[in-house]
Amino acid sequence: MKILIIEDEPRVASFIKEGLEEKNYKTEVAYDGLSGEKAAKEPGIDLVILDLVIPGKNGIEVCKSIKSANPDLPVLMLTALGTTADKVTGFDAGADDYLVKPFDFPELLARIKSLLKRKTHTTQQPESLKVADLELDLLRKVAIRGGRVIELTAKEFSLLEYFMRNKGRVLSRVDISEKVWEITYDTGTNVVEVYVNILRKKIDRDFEPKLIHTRIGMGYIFGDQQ
Amino acid sequence: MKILIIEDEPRVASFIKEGLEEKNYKTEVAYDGLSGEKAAKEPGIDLVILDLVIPGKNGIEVCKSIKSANPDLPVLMLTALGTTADKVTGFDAGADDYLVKPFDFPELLARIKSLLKRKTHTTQQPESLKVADLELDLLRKVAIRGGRVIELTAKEFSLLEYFMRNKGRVLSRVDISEKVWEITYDTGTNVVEVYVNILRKKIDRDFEPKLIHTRIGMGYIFGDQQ
DNA sequence: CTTCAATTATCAGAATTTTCATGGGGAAGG
DNA sequence: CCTTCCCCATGAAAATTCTGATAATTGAAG
Repeated sequence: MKILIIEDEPRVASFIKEGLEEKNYKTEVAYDGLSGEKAAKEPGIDLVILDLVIPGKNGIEVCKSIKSANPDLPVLMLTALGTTADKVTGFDAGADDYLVKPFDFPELLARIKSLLKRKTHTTQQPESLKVADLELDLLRKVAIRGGRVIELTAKEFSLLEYFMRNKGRVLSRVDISEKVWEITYDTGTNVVEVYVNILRKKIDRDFEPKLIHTRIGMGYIFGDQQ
Repeated sequence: MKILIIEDEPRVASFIKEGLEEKNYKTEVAYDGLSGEKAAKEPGIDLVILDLVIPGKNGIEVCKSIKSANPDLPVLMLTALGTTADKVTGFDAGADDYLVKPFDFPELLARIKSLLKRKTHTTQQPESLKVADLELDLLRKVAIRGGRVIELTAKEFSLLEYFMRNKGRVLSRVDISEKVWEITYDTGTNVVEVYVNILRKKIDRDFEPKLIHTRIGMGYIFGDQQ
């Protein structure tokens, strides 16, 4: 779990940073609004701790920007201003929680845990995806099945990830080519079939149960049932 | 949106209740732990405001019980105890947020909005159609009746979906062939009859009540009555 | 109550569509 | 220059969809 801290006061920033790293969270620090906003849009960030008063760009603005780009990324607002009006403004900007300085570190930690728990519980963005006995390592970009590591090319990985994130529902060729190839599907190509075929050889050929199923006239469905 | 308030102090309870109702939330109040726990398990509750100190059963216990029965139901803890230790305990019990008395109503409202927004954002409605004991899973593209999964081809699915979306009204062959086959009905074909026949074998043959009914000279009507 | 025409149900293949599997050419990157 | 990856093209195989013929049912008239 990686947490981005957007805070201009070095003492506060390092206080949080060290406390979190002691609890085995990865951290990243940004000292102003613009660089923080940019950092928040990088992949791999699981939560943002955002000070309301920072140089460069207002914390409220940064929060709105983060939330419009990625609504599922939890933002915990942090500020010395403790009046109700400020809190309401913070929530309206999309913040998921609000903490007033000075605060005790255990409370910060508890609120972070709550936000992350909710996140993994609802929008599950783990480091790997699992379906039946197949695991897709999102960091190493490889698949693992039956104890064997299966290397994947970029397109193969992308297709398998799309399948696994949408297990249990029929995906049409149009869906697949739009999401994985970002093309408008025209009947003149059969890339989807070719790559499904390649994936089958890699992850289904030597294993049971089969995970990629054809639904003729509809598309494909991924999963261990049926 | 309906909010359950578990709070023993009548003044606080009615203060929250009236404030929320002014904002067009429906409310329900329970004055002790046991009745609150029971009320939280009724369907229709979207959020619980839970006082930590209540008679009958400890707030922490009630919270754990609610969360084990329905992890997606947001719980906002409310208490006069403002120490960090208490907050951590509350979060550990599964509370999604924590507010210390005395509080300003706008802040409570802001926190409630935040929790509800998250809920509606994540809990997506399952896409399926139901008529009598027949269910059509629009994601998996299969029918389910009497606990049995019934596989369908593309045309069969399309026809059944059209029937189910228009249950209780007579559909002529012209309607059906235009919507399902996207052809202008000419009397030289009997595809509709053929496919109705196939569907009947799959979803009606082994079950009661019958759902596909012929209206001679008019077309077909779908539903459990007549 | 029977007969008859119109309508609907059923069935077996034929026709069509859809999918699988494979080889090869071109582009990208070391 | 060589390897890897991506996509197109092709034909075979499989499944679905449709046709056309025949059987069954319905409703009305005799």
